[in-house]
Amino acid sequence: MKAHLTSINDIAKALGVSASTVSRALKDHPDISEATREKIKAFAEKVNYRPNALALSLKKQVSRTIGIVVPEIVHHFFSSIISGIEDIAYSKGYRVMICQSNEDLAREQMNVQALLDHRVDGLLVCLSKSTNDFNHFLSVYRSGIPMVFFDRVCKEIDTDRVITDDFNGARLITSHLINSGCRRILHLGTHPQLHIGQERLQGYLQALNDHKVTPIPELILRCDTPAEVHARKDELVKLAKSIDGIFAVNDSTAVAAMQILRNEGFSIPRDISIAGFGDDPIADMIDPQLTTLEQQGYQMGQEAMNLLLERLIDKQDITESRVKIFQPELKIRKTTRAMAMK
Amino acid sequence: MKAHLTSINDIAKALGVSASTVSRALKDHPDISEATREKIKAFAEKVNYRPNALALSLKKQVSRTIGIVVPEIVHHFFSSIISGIEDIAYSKGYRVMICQSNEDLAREQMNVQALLDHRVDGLLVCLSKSTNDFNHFLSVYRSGIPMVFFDRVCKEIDTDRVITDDFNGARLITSHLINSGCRRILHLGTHPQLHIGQERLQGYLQALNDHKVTPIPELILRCDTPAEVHARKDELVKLAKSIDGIFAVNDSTAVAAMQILRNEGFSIPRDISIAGFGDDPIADMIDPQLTTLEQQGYQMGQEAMNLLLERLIDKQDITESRVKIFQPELKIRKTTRAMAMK
DNA sequence: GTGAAAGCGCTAACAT
DNA sequence: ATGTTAGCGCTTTCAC
Repeated sequence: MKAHLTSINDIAKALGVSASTVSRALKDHPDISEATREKIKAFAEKVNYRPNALALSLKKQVSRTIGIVVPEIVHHFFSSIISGIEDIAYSKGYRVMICQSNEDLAREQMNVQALLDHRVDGLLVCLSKSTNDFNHFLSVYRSGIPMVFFDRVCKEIDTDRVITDDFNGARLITSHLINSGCRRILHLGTHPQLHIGQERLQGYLQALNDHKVTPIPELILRCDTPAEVHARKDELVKLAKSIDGIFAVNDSTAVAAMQILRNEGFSIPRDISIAGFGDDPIADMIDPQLTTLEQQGYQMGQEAMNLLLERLIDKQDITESRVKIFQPELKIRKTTRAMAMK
Repeated sequence: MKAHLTSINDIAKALGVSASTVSRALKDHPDISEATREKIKAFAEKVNYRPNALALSLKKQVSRTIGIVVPEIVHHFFSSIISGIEDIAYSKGYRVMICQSNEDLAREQMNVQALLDHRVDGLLVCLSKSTNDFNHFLSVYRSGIPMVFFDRVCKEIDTDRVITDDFNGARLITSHLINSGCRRILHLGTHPQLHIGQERLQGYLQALNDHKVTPIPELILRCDTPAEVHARKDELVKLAKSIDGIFAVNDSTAVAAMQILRNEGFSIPRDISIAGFGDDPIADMIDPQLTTLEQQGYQMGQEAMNLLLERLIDKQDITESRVKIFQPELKIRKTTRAMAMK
């Protein structure tokens, strides 16, 4: 029993004028006489009139709504990005529709479709881990709807992107581990099709190379969530005896590994140094505090939205696609040893 | 240069039939001949036709979209609730629009308005901390749009609600503190206008009373974020000497307090026991692991969406408003001492 | 079995 | 200064 919300037609009938007069009066069109305008505005106010955004979008062919697709809202990094996006969006009169892919390709495809069905003006997306087919994005691209990827981007499509310098971050933090004395560093990495995973792995390898440390294939594992760490506990504990450092692809994985190792009697960082990626809030709440790389989630979100807005508002046909790279900042805390002199 | 997406009219023109025929064919209306139907469907498939959700909503006067207003997406409890909501919503063909109030009344009002403008079929809301005026919700209520409050509810309006038994949870965990030997328990509470804050405070007081422990007014502070804990560090440290337990209104506040106390040389739980509320993921990642109360966020979200759906779909005029109460479960971990015998 | 017409709420070009 | 008309994309009643 949803009550009928007052429409412009209702006002027109009630006041004995035409709908167009009401429409014009409400937006201060100069043609409308002072008297009529006041009368209409007063009435609209009284009945609490609000324009129907759906009708407006249909008419104008512009929804002033943008769609966001992220893997999972629960992660601090993603929710920070969303906040950054929203703050810019709101300030420009845009709304956002947020969808979670739950790291699942099928759901991601559904999300994109639903967003298109709702005629969003643009799309902001971060790929799911399992996305190995890009046709759903390709068709968005072909249809000419502006789209900006952030963090986990799609190299296969030439769009604007906002990313972290994953390679450099990984190289930086791995160097720090080496400089503080580590030589056998376990890397807990993510899915190989994920660009960021590749970059972080390459950065890790580059750092080893920089320091003439021989990489050890057995020390590169795919293991990127606390759940997986726990599932592979035995393997990890076995490896632990032969390693002196861990570089995990994200903080929660690093923390989970640390918990297990400490329970097994290893001292952090004395026996094993640990480093993460992302600077999740847990990183400085745990003891010892986690050495990691700070990612500017909020700012990345702002930047992504700004890139999209430039295509939406200025419409100046920007032909080249732009890439904004954020440098992650090394946060040396307590899970790694102080730098030894070189 | 957003490309024009194919409409039913486009298909009609291309195929030399009327729009109504296309519409009917696409939804398998029995009147349409096999041949025409196949022809239309094949063409629609080819041009990747998708119905315009905006036009549909306008026509049907139903958007199959529900609006969510939460304080901040970054908190695990809220994002879990959102996941619960979404999973149920999707399974029933509903979309969600998520808005953050950022604990700000003005933004909450704007959010509600924007959601109504978009003609959401229903609203799911958790109040901001600063909300002391309920007119925006009152007008939703009067307009007959179904609305369900969760967690931080609005007592002033008679709607469906999904809540945690905050009183009982607080009583339970405070009792646990007392049973394990605490007598001077500091309560770090939240804003007084927040119902959940009142309930948790009352539960705390009830437990003291149950155990004939005299409440001490100086040990009841309003301090509900890590930032505030740090801002009031000196006060906290000064109090620390005279207390033997802390019950914080949420886990992040409890953890922040623990960090400060440990840095000051207090041993947890030997000198001071600490308990939180909510069972945030950090609770079992920190060392010592935090004793707290588990809140069923995901299930609460599911329940809230189900209550809303009953009003949306079944439409059976449910007159009485329903209240679902979730019992929080005590998670005794390492920041409190083992129970002493009674 | 298919089409024409009206209407959801709104705007804008075109009357008057 | 105001009204009429058409149309955004879609559905549905009423014709034939």
